[in-house]
Amino acid sequence: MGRVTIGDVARRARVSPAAVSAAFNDPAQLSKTTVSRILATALRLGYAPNPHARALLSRRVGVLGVLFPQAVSTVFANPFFSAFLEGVGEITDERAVGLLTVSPAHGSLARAIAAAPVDGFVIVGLDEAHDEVAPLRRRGVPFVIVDGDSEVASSVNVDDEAGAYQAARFLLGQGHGDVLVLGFHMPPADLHQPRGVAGRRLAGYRRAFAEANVPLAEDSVVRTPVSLNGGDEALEKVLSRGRRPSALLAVSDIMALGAMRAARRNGLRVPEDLAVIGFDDIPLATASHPTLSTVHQPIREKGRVATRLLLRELDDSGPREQIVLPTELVLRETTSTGKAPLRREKGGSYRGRRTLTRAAAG
Amino acid sequence: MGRVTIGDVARRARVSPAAVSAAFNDPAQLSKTTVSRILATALRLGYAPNPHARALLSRRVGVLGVLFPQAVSTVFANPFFSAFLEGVGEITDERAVGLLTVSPAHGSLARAIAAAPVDGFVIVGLDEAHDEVAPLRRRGVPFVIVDGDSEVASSVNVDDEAGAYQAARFLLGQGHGDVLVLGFHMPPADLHQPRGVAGRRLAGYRRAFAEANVPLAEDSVVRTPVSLNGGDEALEKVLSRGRRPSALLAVSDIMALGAMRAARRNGLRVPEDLAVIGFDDIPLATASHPTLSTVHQPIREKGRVATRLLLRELDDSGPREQIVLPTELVLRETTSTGKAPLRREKGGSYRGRRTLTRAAAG
DNA sequence: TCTCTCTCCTGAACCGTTTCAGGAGGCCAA
DNA sequence: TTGGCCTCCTGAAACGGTTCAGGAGAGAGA
Repeated sequence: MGRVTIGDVARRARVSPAAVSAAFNDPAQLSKTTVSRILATALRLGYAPNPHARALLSRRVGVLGVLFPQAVSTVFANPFFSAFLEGVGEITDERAVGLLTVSPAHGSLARAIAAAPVDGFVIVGLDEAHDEVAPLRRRGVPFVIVDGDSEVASSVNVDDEAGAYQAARFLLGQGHGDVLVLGFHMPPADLHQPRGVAGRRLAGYRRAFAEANVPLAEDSVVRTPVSLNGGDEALEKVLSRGRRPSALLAVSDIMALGAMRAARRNGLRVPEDLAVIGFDDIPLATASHPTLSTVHQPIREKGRVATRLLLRELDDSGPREQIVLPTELVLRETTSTGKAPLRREKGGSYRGRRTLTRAAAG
Repeated sequence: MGRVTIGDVARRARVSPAAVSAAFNDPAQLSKTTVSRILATALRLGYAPNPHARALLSRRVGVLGVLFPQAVSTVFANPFFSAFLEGVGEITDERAVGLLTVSPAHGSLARAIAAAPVDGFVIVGLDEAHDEVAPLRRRGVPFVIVDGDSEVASSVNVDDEAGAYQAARFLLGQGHGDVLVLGFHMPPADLHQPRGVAGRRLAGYRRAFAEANVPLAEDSVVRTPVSLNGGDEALEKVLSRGRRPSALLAVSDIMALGAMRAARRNGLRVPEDLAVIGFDDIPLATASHPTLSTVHQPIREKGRVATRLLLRELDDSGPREQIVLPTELVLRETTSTGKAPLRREKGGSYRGRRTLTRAAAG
């Protein structure tokens, strides 16, 4: 026995399938008694409209896809993404739409994209021009780019360069000579690409070093996965080679926290022996001990803004926007040496959520 | 101009739609030249089969739903769920299926369930008999229960009671007289229900107190949301009333970490002034300082097992199972007073992943 | 009584695929 | 030349809803 369909309900309620459909979607066009008879019958039979059939005709499933270029398991291991999804979730909850995480299926992002039953995508960490993203435009699937470049599509970024610059400048201003930089581990092909989050953050650090006339040696930049263990192992390796940096810049908080674990294990006190500045300001940055100095970016806000832009595009209401949110250096305990007073420095330029930077024709 | 459909490709390649379908799904039944002509045409037009249409007929969409009784934004704020989803993601990645988080839509879980374009559900924190869950069985939608009771469906639980018991017993054995318990905040209706994770953990604590002949006063059990702030505020409030517990049992690590933040702010040293034991053993438990003693449960494994059980059910391969995974008290720095040696105690009984506890007919 | 209007409902087309029986044509053996 | 068997392809019927033009019947007004 198959699932109960609209036809079953119609038969039992002695009406046409069209009437059943109407009872659910536009009860006004039916008499009250008929509607209640139909609904009662539907309830009794346990009928629920088939989402696929409904989507086929209406071209709406009520699901938003969040696209990551990494495996799902990697995504959820990263508190940054959790916080981002938290922001996305605030809006999808509000609008009662579903949230589908889309990741490469057996290595193929294209396949995963094609198979995803969604109305549109929030794309994280890929540029609009990326090979997997471009086909979406041709197919007319709406999307919003987060942490990536875009010309036509709406996008949300933060001012990574400025934030990184502030962080490095602060440490150099404290007189640190040997600063270790923990960068994103990435495929060799992308290593020297200046664009993207990784490139922008490193560029910010480099600008500060250049300005301070401090050389940043190639072996002072260690690339490592974005995880506790990534940061832990990276610092462990450096220490095991006998090097004793006095400060550490990490392109992500979770790396920084991992490195602090390694520091502690090796008898280094933070911040006395090793000053640390992370990036992102994940919720944990205030829960760690010592609390983590970091470059704040509005992660949840980013998720909210991106999702609102996508929904707006789905509704054809409002223009596309390229938005850049601000970053801000937040000094906490991992940089307080007693000498330097706690302070906050504005990093990025806030062009504002409502600021239309470049609008594109639909 | 609408999206490009199978008909467009067929026309341009001078074949029938059926041939295009075959080219994608069963190329063997077509000649090589025809297949390559069709695929080339499809590529040129940017054709991708419509997931809804495909799902309608094949009754498979390639998406698994993970159902939470809480808002999406709440879910992602909780590292426990992140770790669980990490486990789920390992399997869905492997099998190239999508992952849809399903949460109450405008307060109605039933509506969210009905609208979700998925092949089956992993249901977290709800019993099989729950009003929103029961209809799924009638509709023939496969599901697996996690952290909830089930008679017929497959389920995955951990031995909460035993883990909680071990934790409380350890603290009482250390001679702590004033132990504060941080429990789950929940709707009043569920408050005294003995079942469910919350009930089982509290029951474990209570058993240890009873055994040690130490009374557990009603105002020693504070119910608070599962979050850093929840734990922080709960302890803050207790301290502000002038009470100075010497030990703290939290039903979740994230609460425990929040409480430690409050303790530090109030000048209490952990573990010297306040011993702390959490629950779950989230990844952060080893990254906090001091590192968190806690009741370990295999969170990722739980996600993996549940997902495998669901996929197995979708494939009609293998029986249903009710699985209980073990818990284990893990002592780290938040309980080490110097007097007590570090040690590990087995908590739950491991009935094993492959152990068939109760099998139910399909 | 006839016509008009309004309410309530139905029939049929359609959304974009997949599936499957079967047709067209070529080739080979008898 | 006929029959049979392949290979390669097509036509049409699903899948389970929604939509929309229009029909039936009741009531009102002339």
